[in-house]
Amino acid sequence: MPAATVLIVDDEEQVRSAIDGLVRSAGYRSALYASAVDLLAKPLPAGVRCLVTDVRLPLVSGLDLQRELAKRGERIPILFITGHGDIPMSVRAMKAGAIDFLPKPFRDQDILDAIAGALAEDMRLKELEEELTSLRIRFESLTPREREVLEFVSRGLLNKQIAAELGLSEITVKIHRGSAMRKMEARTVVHLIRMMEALERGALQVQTPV
Amino acid sequence: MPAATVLIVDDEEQVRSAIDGLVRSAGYRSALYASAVDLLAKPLPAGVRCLVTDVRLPLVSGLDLQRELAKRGERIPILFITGHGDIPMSVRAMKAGAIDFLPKPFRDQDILDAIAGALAEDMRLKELEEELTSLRIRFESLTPREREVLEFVSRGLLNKQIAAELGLSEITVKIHRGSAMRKMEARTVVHLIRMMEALERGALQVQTPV
DNA sequence: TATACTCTCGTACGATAGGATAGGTCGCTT
DNA sequence: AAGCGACCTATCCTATCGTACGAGAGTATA
Repeated sequence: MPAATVLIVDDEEQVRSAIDGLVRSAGYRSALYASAVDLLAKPLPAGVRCLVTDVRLPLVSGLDLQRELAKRGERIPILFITGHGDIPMSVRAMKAGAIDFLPKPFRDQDILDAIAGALAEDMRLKELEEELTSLRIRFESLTPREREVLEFVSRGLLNKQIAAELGLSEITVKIHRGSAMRKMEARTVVHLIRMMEALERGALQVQTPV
Repeated sequence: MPAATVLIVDDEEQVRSAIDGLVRSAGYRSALYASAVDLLAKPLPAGVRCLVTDVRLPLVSGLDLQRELAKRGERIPILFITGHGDIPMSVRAMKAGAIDFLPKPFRDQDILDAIAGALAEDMRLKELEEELTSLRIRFESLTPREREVLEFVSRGLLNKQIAAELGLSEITVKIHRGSAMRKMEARTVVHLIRMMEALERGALQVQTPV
């Protein structure tokens, strides 16, 4: 497993290299960006990661960056730092899901603690996402009919009822249900229900951009 | 349904009455407290409600109050206002689940919007809580054995397996299972699973005090 | 054209679920 | 002592589930 990566966005070279040194000394890898645009230009590094950014940046602010990443579906824990921030700014960032918001000057340990927390959070969510992705892949492999049948199954309908609902014979429903269970690798109905709930919840748990 | 109540905590009489007037003009009921201790001394008003408090209070601060309410299991949306707050303070409050954090001076509309949001949130959570309470009451009405059996059922075990697990005959398991389903008012296994999941999740979704 | 996939339906069989009915033990309360 | 609730077990019966085996029809693709 590669080391965790800390993405650092700041328009001041001094700040970047200072945090860079701090982060490297803590054993993390780092990726430096002079602006939000730079960061958005290319795909983010893979693996466990978090983002440290100044709120006040030229052109595209840290908050704009947060919103843009959310819009792109890039889930990444964000840690804001700022020299001239105010309370409404911090509240807005936190509401949008920021991990922390540190006003300068801060102690080295403060930001390292926050980074450690952010990375731990990212790892936790990554595990959940992997689970969910695995589920989604399996769900995608279902035929439309199989998906339809599963929807009814997860609502607690009997095969007979599903058959009536879809205008099919009960046997056909059983067939679809059986092959769907195999494709989803669900041993029992209970297992299946949990999967379906995870799929539904996962789709809704997207971070709301503010 | 009685009107929503806004609890107002501030040590300055002027501030209290100002917000009180604002809140009343918006059609809400209000409850005024000169200190956090005052509020904690008696049970909170029932119904839909939210709390507006200054962060900086003598003896027990707004953040202390937030923590104390969480510790007591009193879930209530909190809206902080402050004249001399700083960013770390606001971040801490938001991390602990505050709805908003408004620095003075603020426009009347700002706080009214925040209050409306807080009350809407409280109403939403109250509905979920009612559902959960209803579930809990039914679950409490189960005998220990019935609860045990349901635990296994919700893990996807067959009656036969549950019987082996508990050292019972399969028939006995069926009996317990049946009466448990009746008491829980679950028509199908799927319905039951959803209930059990809600119970487990509900117990874990407590707001983490910071 | 041939192959593959999907959807459909049937019969048959074994396993499971769930209820009705009937019986018994144990411990606590009235 | 009697009653009650929790707990345990059994047999009988029915509905449902799950699968195996068999088979036809439509559609897309190589």
